Amino acid sequence: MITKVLIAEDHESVNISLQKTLEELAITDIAHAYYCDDALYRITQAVKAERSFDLLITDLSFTQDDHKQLLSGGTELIAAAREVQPDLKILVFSLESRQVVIDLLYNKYDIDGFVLKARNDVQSLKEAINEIARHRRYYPNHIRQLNNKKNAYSFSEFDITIITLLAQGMLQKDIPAHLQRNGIKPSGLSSIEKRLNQMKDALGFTKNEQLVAHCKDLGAI
Amino acid sequence: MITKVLIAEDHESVNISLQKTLEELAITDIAHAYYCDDALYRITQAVKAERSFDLLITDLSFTQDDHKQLLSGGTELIAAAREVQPDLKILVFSLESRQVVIDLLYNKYDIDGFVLKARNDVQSLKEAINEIARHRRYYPNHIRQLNNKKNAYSFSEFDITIITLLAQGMLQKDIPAHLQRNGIKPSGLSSIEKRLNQMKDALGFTKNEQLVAHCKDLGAI
DNA sequence: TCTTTTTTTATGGGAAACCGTAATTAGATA
DNA sequence: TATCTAATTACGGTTTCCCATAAAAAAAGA
Repeated sequence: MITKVLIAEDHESVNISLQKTLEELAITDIAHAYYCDDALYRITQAVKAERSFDLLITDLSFTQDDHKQLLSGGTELIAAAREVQPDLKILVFSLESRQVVIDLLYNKYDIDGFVLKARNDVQSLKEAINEIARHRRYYPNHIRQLNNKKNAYSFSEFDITIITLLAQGMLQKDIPAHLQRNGIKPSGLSSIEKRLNQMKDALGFTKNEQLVAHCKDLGAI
Repeated sequence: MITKVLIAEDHESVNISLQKTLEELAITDIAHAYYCDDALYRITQAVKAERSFDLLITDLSFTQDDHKQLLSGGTELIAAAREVQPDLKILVFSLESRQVVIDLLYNKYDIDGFVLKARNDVQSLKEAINEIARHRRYYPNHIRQLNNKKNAYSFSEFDITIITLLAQGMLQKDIPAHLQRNGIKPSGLSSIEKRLNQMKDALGFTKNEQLVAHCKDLGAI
């Protein structure tokens, strides 16, 4: 049963609809946060007071303004919230439509549901919340159809690390040292080369620049 | 005085808040459109019936789905609406934050107001509607401050061509031949290297991968 | 424990990219 | 046309990347 909900969403306009939607589901114990840091603070305080939230509904992207934030966005908020309260249900409500990004949320951050901001989003929200209340995950089918993955190569975290470093300007030959410093293995130069070759092979690419461009398109980096 | 308003917005969640906001301004004659074509149809019908709208509040980007549309988005809707009813007031409510795009709306399409979907958007909406009701334009100052371009390097067409080719996997050494085939000059390998170095220098980069990533972020390629 | 298999790392030769400099070409001017 | 200037191209040395192969280490199996 879901009775106490925290909404983390910077758009006032969306925030209002979320509140209304929850009320239509007879959920009245609602807190709002317009900043990620504030959201985390409320979660922490609620846990301390032993009045923790049942559900967090959060956006992914938050506009930056004068208020400097420790948490840069919804993804970081989710990770931090999971630390504080592992059993917190999390529903992401976002414009993000890229398959990889959404899958990462489910697989790495173990979210309970995702609703795309779109035409029927309010209806989807209600369905999602009802599913989550029954301790079931909500994964809308239409999201699967969004990205008909033709070149579906599934990047590992290691892959993304390498490509990110390249995209940041690190020389290939300097990557092994960096990986060792961060305790990532394998870290040998040959392993990096091998991985890069496998990725390029799978995608029919020949150059690292293509990998960077492709990952940017996917939103993987 | 604004009494009759059409909302063109595909997100149900936003639509609801807009309705609520209008009601708080004592505007109750509200119509909704979830598609651009439908919005234009309603405007046209209202004009014919001599019960035209006072104000159109519209988003810019509309998600495509099965319903094929003639109008591809808010900008086209605005242009078409102006044809049908030149005196219609138009308020754009969008996530678009690029200065050039917003200015184009004011200058070319002569919109009456623009409100960015953001933290205080509901408050801004009310201000905007009040201003427009007094036949004044609403141009929020903070939009001017949005794009403090720090790394504003202005890419030439030649720059973009080179980076695009790299991002497509062409070897640097093969680019001269390609440029010659397409009648682009300069085409010498040294000229390409020089250009790449200038770009990297200006942006503080060291590798081509960074250029590709940066241009992807900008949407330049 | 000892093999077998797999993964990771090391090495060296060749290709591409990088970088400074020199030669060439194109354009402008008198 | 001759001269000057600026832009483009060519060239050579060095670094980095690429790729095949071998060595070493780790994991799995008997």
